[in-house]
Amino acid sequence: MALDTAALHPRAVESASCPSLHDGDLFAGCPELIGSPSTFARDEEIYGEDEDAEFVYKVMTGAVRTYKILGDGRRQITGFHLPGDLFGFEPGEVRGHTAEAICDTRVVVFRRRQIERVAAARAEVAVQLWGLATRDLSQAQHHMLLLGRGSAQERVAAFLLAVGERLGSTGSVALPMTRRDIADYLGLTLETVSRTISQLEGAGALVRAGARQVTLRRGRMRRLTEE
Amino acid sequence: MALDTAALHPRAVESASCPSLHDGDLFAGCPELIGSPSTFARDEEIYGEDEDAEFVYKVMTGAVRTYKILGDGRRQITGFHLPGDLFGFEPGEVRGHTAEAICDTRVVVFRRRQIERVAAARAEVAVQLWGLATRDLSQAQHHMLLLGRGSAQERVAAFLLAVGERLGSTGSVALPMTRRDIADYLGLTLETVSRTISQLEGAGALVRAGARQVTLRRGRMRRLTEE
DNA sequence: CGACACTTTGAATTATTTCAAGAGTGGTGG
DNA sequence: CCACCACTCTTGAAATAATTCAAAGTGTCG
Repeated sequence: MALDTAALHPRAVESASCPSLHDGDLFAGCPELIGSPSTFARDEEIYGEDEDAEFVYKVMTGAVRTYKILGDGRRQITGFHLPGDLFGFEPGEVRGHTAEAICDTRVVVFRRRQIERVAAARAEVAVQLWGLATRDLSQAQHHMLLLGRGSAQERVAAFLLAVGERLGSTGSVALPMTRRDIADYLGLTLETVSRTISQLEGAGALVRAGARQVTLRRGRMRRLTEE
Repeated sequence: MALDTAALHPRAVESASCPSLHDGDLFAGCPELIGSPSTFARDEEIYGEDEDAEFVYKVMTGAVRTYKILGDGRRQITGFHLPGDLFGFEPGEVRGHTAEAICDTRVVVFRRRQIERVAAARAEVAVQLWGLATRDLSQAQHHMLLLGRGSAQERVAAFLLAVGERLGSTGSVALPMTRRDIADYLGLTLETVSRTISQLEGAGALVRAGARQVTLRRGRMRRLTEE
């Protein structure tokens, strides 16, 4: 389900992120769907573009990036996948993305065919998968707004708020990804991300404690994106 | 299902756009799902952000834009919907977008609850809806690549090729949308879109016959996006 | 402790935007 | 049928946000 960067508020109230079931529990009621645990080291590839799309993954611990690459090396990260998220669904038989572990990561692996078989047999499972895809789509559309119309500051602020929402039980967030990863997710350069974080710190919207550890002042941060 | 801007080639061969069933036929085998025809005039609103998401629509003729708006008026069009496309699915009960007819448009309207009821009862319908959402998501991710990493020229070229694919049986394409619509879809300004189209014409990648009528030289156009 | 990878900051460059005029185009009514 | 009006589109010149190139700083791990 990836990151919901719903922090750049479209006009009015944003739809509060789904209160109940997190992707994860989806296969709980399916004893016929058993995933095998697997681990990937930092920067290890989980699957590559153009490979056969045989598996679907659920993140248990760690973090995953999925991205597309252009011929000259430009990279667009289309999603960060954090604990609880499912990733690896494709419309065809072939991977449209590459997936890599951002840090040491534990996942559970499901056979795509198996999921499809269960979905074809049990409507309520298919409906849930539909809902999952629809939510992912909705987030993707929100990210389009950010990429197409957000300033660097809005993009970075929205990103930090979204990660904070997912990873920061307290105010403090440990970012698993590098500046380059963030940049490639937000359609910026790593220098711009770095500069923007410095500005945000200057504006009192966050405090850095080492590059990967930030404490958010959510109120001020939001105010910066809203005007 | 909207536009597939798969023209900015990620590394290798792009997945040839789904050969068989176009969204449309989805409800053909569902006599219990009857849609009512309806028409909308140019620029008429079909639904608005924050409204109750009661209906789903299928475009018969014309074209529709769905978009999000920021407080200060910046607009991001997340999809153009052309004949055959279904639009209006939402993850929650509330609209996250506004939808408007781009030109005089005929649609068929379905009750969302009715679709959900059928999906809950018939797994094969739910699976198809899942597939539809997954394809839309995949396209959205491709559009992210364009928005995050494409130059103005790449964005416009990819857009024109995609529209041409959908609307141009011949080489000639009649664009239903304005330069501003295109700009808001591609994350550019209308001036940049106009200038870029002029450049593309200068490079021999297209010929204009009035602003809304272009003839594509697909080969040259593609070559421009690939380097 | 030193090496390496990542991050920050600075200065110059550039793609795109912004602001500002014109030039087409299409529709309506005299 | 033509003229005019409104709207869209094109083009130009100046401004700007972000990028690129470059160097120094920070932290981490053997």
